[in-house]
Amino acid sequence: MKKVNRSRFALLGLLGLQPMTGYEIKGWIAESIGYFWSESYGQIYPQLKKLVTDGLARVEAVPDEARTKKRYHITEAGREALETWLKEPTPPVPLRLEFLLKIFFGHQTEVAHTVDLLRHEAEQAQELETALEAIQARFDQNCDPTLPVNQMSLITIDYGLGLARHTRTWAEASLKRLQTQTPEE
Amino acid sequence: MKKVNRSRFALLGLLGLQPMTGYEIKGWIAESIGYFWSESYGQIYPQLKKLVTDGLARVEAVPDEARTKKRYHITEAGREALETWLKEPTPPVPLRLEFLLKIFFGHQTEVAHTVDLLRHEAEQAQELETALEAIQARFDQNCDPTLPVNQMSLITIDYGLGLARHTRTWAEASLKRLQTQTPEE
DNA sequence: TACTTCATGTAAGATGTTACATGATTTG
DNA sequence: CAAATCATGTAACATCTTACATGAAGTA
Repeated sequence: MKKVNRSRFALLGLLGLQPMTGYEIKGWIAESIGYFWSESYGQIYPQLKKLVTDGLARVEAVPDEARTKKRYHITEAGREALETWLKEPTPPVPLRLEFLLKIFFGHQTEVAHTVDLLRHEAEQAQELETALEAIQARFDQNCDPTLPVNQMSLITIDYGLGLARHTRTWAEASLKRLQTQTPEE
Repeated sequence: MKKVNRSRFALLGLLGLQPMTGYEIKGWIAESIGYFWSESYGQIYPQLKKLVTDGLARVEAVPDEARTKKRYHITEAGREALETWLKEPTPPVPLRLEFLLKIFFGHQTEVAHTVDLLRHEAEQAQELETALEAIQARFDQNCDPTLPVNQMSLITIDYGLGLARHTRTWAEASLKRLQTQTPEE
């Protein structure tokens, strides 16, 4: 079972949407899929080079007053590699949810700490929820939901939104559960 | 912002429950928190050694017919380190959900592939759901839910179960959404 | 006899982040 | 004038998995 580089395909998929520079890729990720995917420059720039040497992308030099930007384009071979990856069933990714670990071990310290933890999780989830609701609303107003591009975006937003809501309601319910057992907050 | 080793605290937390050998730790994780945490031997054995040199655990040699097992115990310093970690708010872990990435890029290939992907996710979620329901039922029948240990276990199971249900219902709903747009399966 | 479980470990390599360097331009 | 944004990159480091080695004991 060989290891596949996931950054590689994230970049390839983005280049499949439109040609971009490394810097633009970073911004794009933050704005569109940041709630379920992240990349650092330490991955982006070396991987882009590698995509070029592997023939999956090509560079276009874009003169831009005193500097020259590098815009990357996906190649035909790149599209094929992307398709192959898209067709493969996704291997289950082992999760490592640190906050659950802390809760699981919570009885080894004062309840108050676990309570704080859960409150923190509820707040974070609430923030994400609000942010995703705004994004969803924008999609609903401005975009044709039958277009495949938008359809896929809406589906992934749906996932993120449901996850955030689940996390929030779970944290709130768990707080109550802990507090009925331990009256003083 | 220094990086903290998460394996380290996972091991420490387990040793806080009871003394264990490296091999037992691996099994314990698989049986109790495998649905949200994983460790490989490549992490476990070297980290256990490191815990000992750092004074957070100690080894007990357990003669066991022709072999000698190494059972690790948490130390007082270990308990303190664990407490400190449990008190710290958990830094947000950037997710990297590969299956969402594939769906997000889904419009760059035939819909059939995305449909397959969603079906696959729904199945996997269903399996996890069934497994966690069984575990939850066992807890409900045999354990005192007011004991902090069980309370925390039930809370984490709750999270996993909700996540699995969310993933399944989301995948099913998304399938329908895709299929109304594309009548032929 | 061959496979599985118990049991401990290491080496290689992949994956990934953080911190830094560099320098132009724009905005407050 | 300072800070933020644009833009590209690298080096060091941390983290983690996979594959392998070793060997005993039990089981099919």
